[in-house]
Amino acid sequence: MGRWRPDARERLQQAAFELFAEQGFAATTVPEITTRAGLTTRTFFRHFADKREVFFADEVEMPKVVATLMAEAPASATPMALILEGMRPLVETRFEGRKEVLRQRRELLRSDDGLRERDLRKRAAMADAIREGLLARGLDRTRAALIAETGVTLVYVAIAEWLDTDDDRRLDDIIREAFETLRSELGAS
Amino acid sequence: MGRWRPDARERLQQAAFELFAEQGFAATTVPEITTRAGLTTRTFFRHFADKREVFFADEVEMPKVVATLMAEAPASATPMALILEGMRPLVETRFEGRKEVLRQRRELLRSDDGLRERDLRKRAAMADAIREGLLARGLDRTRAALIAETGVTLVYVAIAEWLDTDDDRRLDDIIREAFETLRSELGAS
DNA sequence: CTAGGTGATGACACGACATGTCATCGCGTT
DNA sequence: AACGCGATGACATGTCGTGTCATCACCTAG
Repeated sequence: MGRWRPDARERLQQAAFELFAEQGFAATTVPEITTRAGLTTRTFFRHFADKREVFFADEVEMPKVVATLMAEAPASATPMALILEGMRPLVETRFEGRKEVLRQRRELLRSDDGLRERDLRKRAAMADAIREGLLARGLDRTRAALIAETGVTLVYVAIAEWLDTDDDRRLDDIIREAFETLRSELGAS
Repeated sequence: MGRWRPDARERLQQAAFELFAEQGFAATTVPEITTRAGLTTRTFFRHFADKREVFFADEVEMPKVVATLMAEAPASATPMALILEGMRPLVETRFEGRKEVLRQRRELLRSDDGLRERDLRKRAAMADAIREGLLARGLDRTRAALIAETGVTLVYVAIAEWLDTDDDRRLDDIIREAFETLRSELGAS
């Protein structure tokens, strides 16, 4: 058994998700994960800051991706349009067509307070990345924060709606519907 | 030394904040807190679910307060107005005039990832309470979620702005300014 | 071809967090 | 005075997360 088998991180992630699915997040211990992956506990914590992080391993680069897309995008009509445009590729590649997988993921998320909490942090990280992007475009602090948070809210609320319903509306359309709903609700003039 | 001295929870909270101020959140252990309060470690966890919770002990009932205020309020012009109206007493009693204390609190919050994460959960709990209130008023799921989240965002962004600046604008006014900013920002499309 | 150098992993120890369980005590009720 | 209830103490335990040093594979220089 070769020490040094490659892809330690991926093996850990794989083993973790198998165990989470089999017995839940809380009931799965880190030693269980590392045993299945053929590694040691210490190595797990070299690849993931804590047990929760492995759950979000696939999504770590999402904030950077959005930030890059926003930075490269041409000047949009409005900051909010810029955000929604920057989100579109992510929505397309990571959400659309994966509804069932994402529903399973949400079930796991709902089963554990710690995971829910970490999910909020990931959401905040996304908002931060967007806020930085808006600051770089010259928006003032408060405006940038406001729009970034609102943009992320739109996407998350839309995702919830999308996962809750069984029709085949596209997530992208639901996001835009949410935008229109909020607009009219605020009485934007 | 009487077992049974009253106010165990308050003593724990007091001791905890003293120690957090003296040596930071992470460097403070639960046994340290309980020793100073004249109690045992086990008792700490009977009063607070975990070490982070004691930090937010003063704010646990805030979501319920807002929910009650919203439930008792007469029908407002708009749901968002209802939220901001429901927030006003809280803003008045827990924020206005306490800027320095709240700045200190924010410093502690910034010093620890775990605390920041828990703060996000408290924020989410507030949004949930508001969302329930809106649902009870007959709004549909998505609309209620959208407006509740946006309302909480307005308040939090405004608080940040308020704490960042040294002028003597009232927080309530900053919240309304933020509302107008968002309104115009979404409307301009 | 061999001697380092580098980087990832193993092995071990350890402190803190969090929880289960049962005993103990203060206090009010009857 | 006996009893019950609720809060606390005392003890044990499991998991998490980190510090530290040794070990091994691979690469590169000479």
